[in-house]
Amino acid sequence: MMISTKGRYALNILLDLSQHADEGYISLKKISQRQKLPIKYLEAIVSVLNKSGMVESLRGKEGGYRLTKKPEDYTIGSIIKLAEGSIAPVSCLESENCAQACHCLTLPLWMKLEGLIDAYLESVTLKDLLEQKIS
Amino acid sequence: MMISTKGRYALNILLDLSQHADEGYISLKKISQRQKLPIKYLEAIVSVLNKSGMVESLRGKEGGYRLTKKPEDYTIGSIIKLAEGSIAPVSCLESENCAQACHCLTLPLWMKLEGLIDAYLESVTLKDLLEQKIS
DNA sequence: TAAATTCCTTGTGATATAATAGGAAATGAA
DNA sequence: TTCATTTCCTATTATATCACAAGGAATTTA
Repeated sequence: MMISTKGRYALNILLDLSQHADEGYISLKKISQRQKLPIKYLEAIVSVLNKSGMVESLRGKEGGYRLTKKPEDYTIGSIIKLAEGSIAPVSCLESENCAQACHCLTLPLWMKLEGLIDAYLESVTLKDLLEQKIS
Repeated sequence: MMISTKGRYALNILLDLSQHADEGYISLKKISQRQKLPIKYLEAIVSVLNKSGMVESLRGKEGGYRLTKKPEDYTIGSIIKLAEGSIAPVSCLESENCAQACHCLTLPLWMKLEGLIDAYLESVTLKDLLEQKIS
């Protein structure tokens, strides 16, 4: 599995915030209820989105989160990469460089596969999902 | 990670068998040494390849494994799907059907992504890898 | 002041990954 | 026939990741 609940829930959070963008700050409690996802887990996920500037937060009563950009300015690729850390389909494409990399028959395959996945996910935005504009 | 060592090692085994197809049955010991992979782990992986008919085996001295088809008749997709069980990039695409599937904004995205990955991996064969014909 | 909320650190059970261990059965060569 | 070699089969284990849960501090508005 390349995309776990971290990436999927991050997407759910941002889609929920998009759909309620006119209601000011939205609390995790509301998102948790609407999306039927555990609030304590969402806390950990939204923390990453917040630190990267994808959302902004307000503490205290009437607090919550809201988008910092328009839905069309969030690519699915950027969201997944942030929440998951990477979209590499195989571990040899990540940080630690494989010892046999220079004479590996399969490395070009994995690189092309990752490029394909990246290109597709970068071509789709939150707005496309909201408008159901997938194929 | 969508593709673990199971799929990668399965590919390594079949590539090694392809490169030594003229030497009769090849033992796991030799593959293990050449590819620098743990023999006991390779045993488990080749067992699946054997049961599905991708390779055939001979026990005893001078025994080992060999391909049942020509390298161009093995798609990378078929190998990975067999060794990994699936190439689904998200769990909601596998067996258990998601409860919210019917009104999920992201399902079409995952389906298209899986289709993309599948189409690419099915378009490449062992022969392509051996001849370094990637992009 | 009180309620609601984010923010922060830590723990935890389940599952998957990546093997290892030990031996039974089969096979060809000496 | 015997023996070394190899596949085949059933466990067991160690480590990491996933998917949360617990508890409380800090902040903000009503």
